[in-house]
Amino acid sequence: MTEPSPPDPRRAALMSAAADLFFERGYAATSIDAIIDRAGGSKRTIYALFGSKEGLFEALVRENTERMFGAALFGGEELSLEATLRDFATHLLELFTNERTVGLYQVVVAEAGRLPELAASFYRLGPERGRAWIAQVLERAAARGEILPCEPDLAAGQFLGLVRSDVYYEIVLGLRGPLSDAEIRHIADAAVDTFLDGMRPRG
Amino acid sequence: MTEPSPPDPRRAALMSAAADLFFERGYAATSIDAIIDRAGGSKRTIYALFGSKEGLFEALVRENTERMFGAALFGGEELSLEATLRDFATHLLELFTNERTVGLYQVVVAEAGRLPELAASFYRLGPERGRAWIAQVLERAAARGEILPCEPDLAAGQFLGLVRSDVYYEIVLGLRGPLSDAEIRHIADAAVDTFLDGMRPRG
DNA sequence: GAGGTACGGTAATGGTCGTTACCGGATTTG
DNA sequence: CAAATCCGGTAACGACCATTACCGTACCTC
Repeated sequence: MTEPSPPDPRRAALMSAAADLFFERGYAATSIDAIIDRAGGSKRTIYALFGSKEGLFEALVRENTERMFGAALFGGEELSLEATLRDFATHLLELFTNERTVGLYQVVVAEAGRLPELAASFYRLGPERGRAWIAQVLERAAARGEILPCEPDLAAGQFLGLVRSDVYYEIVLGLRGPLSDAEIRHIADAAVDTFLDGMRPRG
Repeated sequence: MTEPSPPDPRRAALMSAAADLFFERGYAATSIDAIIDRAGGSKRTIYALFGSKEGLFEALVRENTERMFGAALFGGEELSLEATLRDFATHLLELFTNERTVGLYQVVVAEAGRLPELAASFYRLGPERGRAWIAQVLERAAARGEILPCEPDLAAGQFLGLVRSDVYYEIVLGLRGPLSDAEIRHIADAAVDTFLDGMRPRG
């Protein structure tokens, strides 16, 4: 799909400018002229490299998804279950609440109706990898008896939701800025505690 | 804010057509002409009633948010904690995975950058009411010793995330259609079980 | 050093769309 | 019944914008 193209500075500048604008203002509100004003170069270059505005947008989404989510987040060697979950929750929150990642998600949601395959490939290249990994982690933990038997995929989805909690919902709506490290740690720890032990008093 | 206007069939027809189009195709991709084609009437009526395309959009979002989320979902008299949570989870999933609600959310997210106050009022009039109610329920349960002491707001956010889990994320991206009643029950029950007791074996 | 190619800048084209103006008929009002 | 108001339909206006064409220059090749 992506040829191992030699690094092209014009292409990189376009991508960077396009990311700034598309992620901040959305697809429709971003004009080709605005991208050129920011990146320099000329429109011919965009059409030579990407064919159309939509082509640029799709390339942008795909490459950013891979770059953001590909960063070796998922699948390190396993520590204890609890430590693994804590690690994952922290990294997940860092990633998901990052301004760029939020912008990417917002614009993919906004265009999901018009470009369903793009939304699907975003999910597959991005969030689904984390989900699949956690499902595996949980499945192995269940086999070892460290957690109750469960449907690993359902449980993984629960854990993701628990970590994102309502904070992510607010962030996506633009109601909260990015989280501090302390907030991230607090939410991640609370999520792992609840996921493993629940809120009901033991014993 | 909203005068108790007498029911105006032209206004209602416009609202309904606008909802179909805005929620399905988004703000920019919906033209005034398309709304008129579907609703009948003339553009003059839109500009007389709403002033502009954006005015129509804002009225649409506000009224639909109130209508969808106002439906006495939150705050019924309390059963047992567990039954209350199960009820709430089921209703929340029914509401959030409903096609209309998803469309509303998508378009609010898409325009959140351009219309931040609209996104804020959507959250306040809608999801926040459920969150505040659950926080109260949890606070009382903690006072009774039925659950561990907790920060009620944090715990409420966790519960919401746990119920939405990853399924909602997928639905918002358009990757899944609405859920069947059986799926809703399954996910809601699993969420309550995990929230109360966690995944770790007891004893 | 000559010829050609690549590229940035700018203008032109064609279409869409929000908004406003105009027209004719229907309905209401005195 | 006459006058005025309302409203649907259509056209006009102006702006924006994706896309393409054109032009001049700089660099690269031979």
